Amino acid sequence: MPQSESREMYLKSIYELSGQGDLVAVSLLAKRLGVSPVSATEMVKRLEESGLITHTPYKGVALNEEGRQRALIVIRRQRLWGRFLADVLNIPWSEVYDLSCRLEHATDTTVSEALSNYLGHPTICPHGHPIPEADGSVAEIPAFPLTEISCDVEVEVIRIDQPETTLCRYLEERGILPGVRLKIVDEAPYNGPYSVEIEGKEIALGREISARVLVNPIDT
Amino acid sequence: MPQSESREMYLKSIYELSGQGDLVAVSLLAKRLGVSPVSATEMVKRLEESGLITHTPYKGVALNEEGRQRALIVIRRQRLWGRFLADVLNIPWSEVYDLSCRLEHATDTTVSEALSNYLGHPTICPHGHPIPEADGSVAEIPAFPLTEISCDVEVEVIRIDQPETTLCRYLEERGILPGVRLKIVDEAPYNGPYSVEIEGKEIALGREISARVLVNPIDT
DNA sequence: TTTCATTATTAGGTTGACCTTATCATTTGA
DNA sequence: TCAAATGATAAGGTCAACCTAATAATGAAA
Repeated sequence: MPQSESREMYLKSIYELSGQGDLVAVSLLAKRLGVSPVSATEMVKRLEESGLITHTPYKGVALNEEGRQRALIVIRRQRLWGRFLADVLNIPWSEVYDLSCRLEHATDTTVSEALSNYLGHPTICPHGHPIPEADGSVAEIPAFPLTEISCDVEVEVIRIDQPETTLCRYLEERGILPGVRLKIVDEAPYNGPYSVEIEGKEIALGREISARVLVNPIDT
Repeated sequence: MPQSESREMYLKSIYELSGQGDLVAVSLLAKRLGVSPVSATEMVKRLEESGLITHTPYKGVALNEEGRQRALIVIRRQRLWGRFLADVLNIPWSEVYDLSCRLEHATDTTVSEALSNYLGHPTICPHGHPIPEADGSVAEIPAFPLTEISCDVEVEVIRIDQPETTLCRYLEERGILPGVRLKIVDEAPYNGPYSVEIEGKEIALGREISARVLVNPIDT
């Protein structure tokens, strides 16, 4: 059964939004995909009819096993392309995600497996996300949104959530990439920005952005 | 103006079918794309409204300058991907065309130029077709269908016309690839197959297939 | 020149993926 | 507990790209 590009995007988004298997609100899905809630509901119905997801009204949707496998295949392809674009074609880090998102739908198993092989079977994408294995297993790396970290705790950037170009251009300019170390030194009141110390410099970082920077405290 | 995948396929097909600028019959276009003549006519109308082609009723369609440029961009992308799949990922020669045809529509200039650069700006694709330059120029290599060659003339295979997987699998098995030398040794009557001598072996090759093997006599 | 095959056009239909507007159902929090 | 916010459903519409069936126009060849 070939998935349309649209269906693939829904499956991928549900996976990405569901964290450790929570239900995903249809409205959230709609927002992520930039469609109206009604459209998302329609598609949810279709995907449910195809046996890929389950929809619990007023609660949300969840992938079932088949849907999860399909989502992981799409994600694997995107992240492999991400590595290729970044490492082989030297395309700027901030643009990789959006570009790989287009390629993922035009790729079949022959190509993605040859690509993985060529790249030496990488395990994480340029934005710090694990690349699912061909057999559908994933090693999720635990990490916390920067918003959940206290002042003066030194952390390492693990990954960027939903690393689309606009966000990444901003982060790239400020040197916030996976592997980098930083520390919140001050927290403005009324949901104001954080002051973050990175590579000796101090920068301001808004809450919304900080929530998409996933980090882990450094154990010394 | 972003072209849909479908529009890109029409432009590409018109280019490929028009040889040295002949008009392309809408019915031929429909056959190539596997759609009904009515559907092809509809799309032709739309493309004409967009100012990409001109349609002379009862004669055929032709790309205008803008349409030609767009077609060449698509073809460039496909052939670059073709080289990548064949040379870098080592995907079987016969499968390259169909796979690259999917990737071509998911590629923007950033990626295609980085790819060309990475590949060292190749000038021909794995099936022997020239890769149009980024500026829209093409060096068409003259060649003749094998059907137009007389018996006992030694020729070199230059390229395969419309090298989709089914055809290429057949040719690959028989060693008929660009660069290979062969000779028609016998021609069965009533449009029967040719007997072709290749690498010491003799094989039978039907007319329809032979018409898609483009060759040049070897001048000794 | 007339007939026949090809080509074009018209009408009407389908499907997927969207949309808005409106109404109905449920959950949640004040 | 009850009203407001959120979520679901229904009705009706758009658009691109396809389809079939039927009819009209043209060109090529006998």
